[in-house]
Amino acid sequence: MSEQRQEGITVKKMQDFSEWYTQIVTKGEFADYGPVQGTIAYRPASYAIWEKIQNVFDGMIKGTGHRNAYFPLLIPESFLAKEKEHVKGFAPEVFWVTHSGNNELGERYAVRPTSETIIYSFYAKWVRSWRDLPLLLNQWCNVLRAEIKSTKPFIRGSEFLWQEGHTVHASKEEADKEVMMILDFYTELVEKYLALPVLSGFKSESERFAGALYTTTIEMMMPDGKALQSGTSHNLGQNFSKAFGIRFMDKENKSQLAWITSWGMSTRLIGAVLMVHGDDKGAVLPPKIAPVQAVIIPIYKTGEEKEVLKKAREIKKKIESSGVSSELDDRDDRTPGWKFSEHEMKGTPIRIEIGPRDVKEGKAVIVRRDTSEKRSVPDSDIANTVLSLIETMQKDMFDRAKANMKNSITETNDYKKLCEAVKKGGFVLSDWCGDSSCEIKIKEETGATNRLLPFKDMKKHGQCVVCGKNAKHQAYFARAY
RNA sequence: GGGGACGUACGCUAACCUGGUAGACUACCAGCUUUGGGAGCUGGUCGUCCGAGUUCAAAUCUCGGCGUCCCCA
Repeated sequence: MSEQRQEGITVKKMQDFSEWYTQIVTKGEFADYGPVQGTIAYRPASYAIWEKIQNVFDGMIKGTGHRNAYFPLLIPESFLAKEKEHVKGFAPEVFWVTHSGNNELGERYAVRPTSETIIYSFYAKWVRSWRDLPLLLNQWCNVLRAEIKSTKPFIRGSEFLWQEGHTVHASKEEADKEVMMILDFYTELVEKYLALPVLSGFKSESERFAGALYTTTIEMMMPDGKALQSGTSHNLGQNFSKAFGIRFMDKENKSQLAWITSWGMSTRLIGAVLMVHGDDKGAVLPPKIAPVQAVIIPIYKTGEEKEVLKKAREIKKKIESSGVSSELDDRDDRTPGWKFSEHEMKGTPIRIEIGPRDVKEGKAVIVRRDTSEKRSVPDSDIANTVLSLIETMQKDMFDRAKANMKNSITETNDYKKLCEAVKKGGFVLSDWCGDSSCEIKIKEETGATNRLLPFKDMKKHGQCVVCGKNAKHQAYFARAY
């Protein structure tokens, strides 16, 4: 281990959230700023979380017949331009490759901001018959989007890591099912593993994916009152099939345009975990996705190290055999207090302290990161205690986050109250007529956008919060990242 | 889209106004010592974003460039 020494977190989460987040990210060694604006190094502490997320999600999609693949990074400009809405939506944030070596290219290449166009150019070749369907592929990759304003590590950057699934189906109904199934996977991943509660629903017309028939989304609430879009699943209809010529012969020997879905979630989720669960001492990682669930810190004076380390190794073996990932922090150039602080910044869920006292008494001190609750446990109970703490912490973290999200929601059909609530931060749940002019007015006057139209719509609507006409939907408004 | 702050060692910062030996803390390296909440002592290594101008002399003044961060919409 060769971590640099760092100072602790010097600001309080609720006093200067932005500075707090920067310190959490850099001092917890999750990321470091790159030389180009909006780029970061994903350091091992954050990349390991990403690998956990990948494992969980891969399990879900592979279990339902999807396979992973990889497509080219560079997209010819002419490909990107084939679907009109799509290119209009993405063109402003594309990085262009204009040279190969010293020679200017005849046609410039886009560095993928998303891969619909390049992938569907292949699909046009691969899909011929109804027997080729459904085609269910996913790729894990990086994408680049030119972000000039307000970048934040993990939350918004010029380059990020994500997965993008692209599936082809014979009918709209099948595509609809796929879209909803994936959104359910996202919800399960985020709520069960990351302990982050979400709202789910449809995007309004103005917020949906460029080129999609409709977009579904999961959204969450950050502690500074801003919403965070955390995963989207789109039914692209036949728009891209038309543009790229993805057709198949059906069972009646008729040529049909295919139905396509795409869906993605990104390393943004790491940012959400840090923001929502972190506290004044540093990050707090949900046990289910923490790369190291328990850290063992030996405490000894010169001459005592042998028996203390022996016991520490035994305990490490014991809890690992019950399925807990652990680390023995046996560096002898750091004091115990220093190690406590460091692991608190990094968010390790459970700390086990073992000193001469514990050796003598046949016990160990176990501390949970989220509440700082400390208990002295007999050796025979250590493994069980750690296991049950993992479950309890995971549940408690979700429950706390869920309560916070619920508290952040203001329900009103009064425009003035909507404005006040937006200013304060959080979601505002209102009835909405469905006209984009009312969305625009809210955005211009408050900065809030329409985050989603909830699946669990009440169906009995009152008057639109803006224009007073009969409402067609419920909608959650909020300022967003 | 609008506004603000800034660029000196890994990091944070002083010297800048009033041009003249780049200094502190932290980190890093070596040794001694210490260890139940970021310990101490001694010694050591590393720095003025880029370009032009003014000047005997530029971290400092002028101009240009590049880049970063924050806030608001």
